[in-house]
Amino acid sequence: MLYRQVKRQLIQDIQTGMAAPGAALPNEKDLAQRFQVSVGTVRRAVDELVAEHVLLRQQGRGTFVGKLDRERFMFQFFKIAARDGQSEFPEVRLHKFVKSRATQIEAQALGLHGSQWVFRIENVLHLQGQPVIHDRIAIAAAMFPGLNQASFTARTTTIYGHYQAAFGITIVSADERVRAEVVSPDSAKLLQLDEATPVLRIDRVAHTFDRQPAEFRTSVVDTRHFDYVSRMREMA
Amino acid sequence: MLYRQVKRQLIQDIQTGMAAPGAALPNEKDLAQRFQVSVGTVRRAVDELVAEHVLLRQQGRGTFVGKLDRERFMFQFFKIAARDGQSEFPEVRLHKFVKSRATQIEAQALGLHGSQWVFRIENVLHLQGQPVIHDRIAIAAAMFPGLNQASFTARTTTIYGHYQAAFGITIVSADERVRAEVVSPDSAKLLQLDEATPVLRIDRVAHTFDRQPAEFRTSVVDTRHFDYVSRMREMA
DNA sequence: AAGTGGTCTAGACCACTTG
DNA sequence: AAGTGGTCTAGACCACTTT
Repeated sequence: MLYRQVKRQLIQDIQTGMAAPGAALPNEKDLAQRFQVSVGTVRRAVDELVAEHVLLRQQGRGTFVGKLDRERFMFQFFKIAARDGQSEFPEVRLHKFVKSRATQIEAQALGLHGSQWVFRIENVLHLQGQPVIHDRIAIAAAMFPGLNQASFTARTTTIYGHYQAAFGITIVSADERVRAEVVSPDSAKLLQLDEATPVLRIDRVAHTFDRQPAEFRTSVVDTRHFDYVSRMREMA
Repeated sequence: MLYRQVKRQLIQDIQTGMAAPGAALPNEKDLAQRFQVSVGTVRRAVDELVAEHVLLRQQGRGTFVGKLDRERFMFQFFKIAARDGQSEFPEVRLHKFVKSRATQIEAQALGLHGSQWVFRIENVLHLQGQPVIHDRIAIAAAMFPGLNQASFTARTTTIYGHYQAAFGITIVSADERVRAEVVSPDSAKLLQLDEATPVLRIDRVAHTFDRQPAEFRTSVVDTRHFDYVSRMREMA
């Protein structure tokens, strides 16, 4: 399991900022020498990180640390698509930004002990000019020190890209639970829906490396014109 | 891309029945000799098929053709779990079995030209003793020659296991589109729901090798006590 | 031309299962 | 003890990108 140790090391390089998002890694021969293993072993470690979209290889150019930009967010974490299959980057409008105590549900989802402080952020996402998704995000304040509404709003990338660029937290996976509900009054207002409309509700826990929970998000989706799409391939 | 050709060959062995579900493959050295490649190349081909759950490796024992039994169906294709996370194999009750002309939607989903014959099967799935899921399945009659209600009902495995054992069709992946709807009258009756209840509707196209569509299924789920769970990991 | 990743080979040695 | 898959090595050669 030598390659596992190499993988660990590479992850650590990313977490400590030694390898920044977008930057190139040393070439495989150099990495092999640094870790005192063969190139094949380095390749195996990198193979897995590429499969997880943490690293990105380009033949002839090099290997790069993956950035959580729009492209990657869209195909890895954004699963809402128009009925005809068209997928479009949503326009995000901030609706609320507060710091408060975690509810029991949030604390459990985020793996917090007791009632820690959390940032609670609400967004309305527009697709094709219409409000379609109402997001409620909760993240542990201790994990994102110094986050505030101004810097959050001023970000030039995705929310996950901001976690990564500003706090060194890379989201690599997420678990979701989906169900149908009658829309709540506040979501109905934001999504301009009638009271009794059925909506999709998605509870997502997003993780950084080692399955550590980093964000808890509940999304309410108006699925009159959009679907939640899921591809079942390998399911590792 | 030598290993791709090896992979193709192995898939063909499964499709032609030369390698039957549950049976052992020749060992890697023999396969390498048969294909005139190195063991490493065989391993790479097998690696991918193992990741796709088509093959199953057991150290010290051998490599086996994957069977679509309950265990595999549950963790790869059955995504409905109780609110508390418990996952349970559903009790399946046949509700309807007919042969008729494909609708336009079915024909498109199954990649049929014109209005071919399809088997249309409806099931009600029970969890914890309660009816929770109403499935409507459509499969091309030409792809499942000789299928009839008696043999379908008499199967001793999962539906996908039956496709595999009786017709040599292995389901390897599926695409799903999920949305919230008001329950239809017929589903409401089968699931014992009130008229205006919101339910989850899942449209699934299941594929065999090479992304060839083999089954189109619409599931209506009562999500008062159960969720649709999705894990976002690698997303190849 | 030089440097990068991509594929394939050949073989050593280890871990596990079976008889 | 024999046979299987699992890991690691060392190196050849190819495909692609950059200078």
